[in-house]
Amino acid sequence: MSQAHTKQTDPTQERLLDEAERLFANKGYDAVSLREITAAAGTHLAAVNYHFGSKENLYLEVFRTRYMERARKIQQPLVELEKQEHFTPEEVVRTLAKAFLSGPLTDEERQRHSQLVAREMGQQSKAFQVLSKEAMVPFMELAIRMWQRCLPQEVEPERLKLIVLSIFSQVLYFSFARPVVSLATGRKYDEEFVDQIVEHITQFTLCGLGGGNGK
Amino acid sequence: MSQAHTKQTDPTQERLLDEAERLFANKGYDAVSLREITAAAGTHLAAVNYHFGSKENLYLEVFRTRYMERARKIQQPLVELEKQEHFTPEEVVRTLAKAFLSGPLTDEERQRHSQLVAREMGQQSKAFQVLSKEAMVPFMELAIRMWQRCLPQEVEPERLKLIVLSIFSQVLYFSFARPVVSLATGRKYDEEFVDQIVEHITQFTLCGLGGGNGK
DNA sequence: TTGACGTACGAACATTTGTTTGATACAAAC
DNA sequence: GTTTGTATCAAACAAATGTTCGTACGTCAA
Repeated sequence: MSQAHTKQTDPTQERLLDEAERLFANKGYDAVSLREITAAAGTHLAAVNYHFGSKENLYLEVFRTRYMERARKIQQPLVELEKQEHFTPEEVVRTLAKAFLSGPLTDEERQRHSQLVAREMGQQSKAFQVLSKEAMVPFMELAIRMWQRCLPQEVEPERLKLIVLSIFSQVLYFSFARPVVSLATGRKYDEEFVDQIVEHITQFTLCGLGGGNGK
Repeated sequence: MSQAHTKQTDPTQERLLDEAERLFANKGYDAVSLREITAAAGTHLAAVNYHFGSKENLYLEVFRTRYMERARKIQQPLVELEKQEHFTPEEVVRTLAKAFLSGPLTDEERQRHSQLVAREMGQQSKAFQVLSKEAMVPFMELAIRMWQRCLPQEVEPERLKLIVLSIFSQVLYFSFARPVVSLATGRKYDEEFVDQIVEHITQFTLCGLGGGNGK
């Protein structure tokens, strides 16, 4: 019979979560078989149902642990910035963009992260609730809170929300749709190009924040 | 033996393409079975392999016909605008955003379209080539061409490409990530909200286009 | 009528899927 | 030493998958 989640770190569980996340992110939930995952994790098929009960539970656990752990890492730079006395809108945007595109994670982790999000947005399984309620919504609220503190003039929350969504859309797109971006620009995703993207998003957003009708 | 694509419109083929597209868009390639598709199309299992040869070929044919047909419809308003003597940057952006978000398609068609794109961007099957080479790249080139014609000052193509990608990211996101957007804003996707989104993207982009560092 | 051909359909195919079972090894507790 | 509980593993399970085969129905030409 399957055991409830031991808060301890079982090495087999860890390996299963690692490989499961990697494969789920790369190929999607339905395209990955438990045999593929367990083979990659160097264990046997029944281990999944022993440790997690089912394939779906393994998928959910990937979000509850691996995904959320990284989501917190991504938020961290912005949380730090909020503790400071003063900060500019430019700092907020750049910190946010950097956190996603060149932040504390490795490049592979970043790709996994955005792939998991993007897949879940189109799929809407139970993991979507974890993702939205525990990661996206709090992050959005944090960003909005910070802008309301540092923006020179008052901005209605309606518009602020749309702006935050526009930023998220860019960050997610430039990180998820790499093939399209590379194809369109002819650029590889090296450090220089990523810095350029961060700078582009920052400038692009700052202007959108500042002005009303800039025709 | 399977027959090559008859250019004629076979009613069974048509129904299969319709239902296949709907289900592929909603659930993803791997999550849909041929039995599900054929049942929805009111025919038998073997029909797919008879008319299209394989499941993968059916999927590709969805992109080659249904998808591309709509992609052309979406591009149409912008193509029309290009024929005119004069147009403003604002018109270009608004036309582009409108084409995707409230354009000539029905709401259901729009959702299918963006879902297919988003799935393919993360999946990268053979359909991605059709999608990028025949739909996205030409569309991007059209947009860039138009901006270079109507922008007051010269803008380097590098930056222009990034700007176009930023627009695409927003358009795709607001159309694909509806659950997130609704959850974040508390708004339903009614006509009023969509108009608001179009207006938001237009203004957001125009400012990003116009200014350098607008701190 | 006969033959040929394109289409439709049911049944079966071999794989692959997630899940379950039963047995084994190992460690700690009594 | 015995017991108890946990982790590991191979084997088998039923269900679902994409694909193939054989056949029947129709239409048009000879």
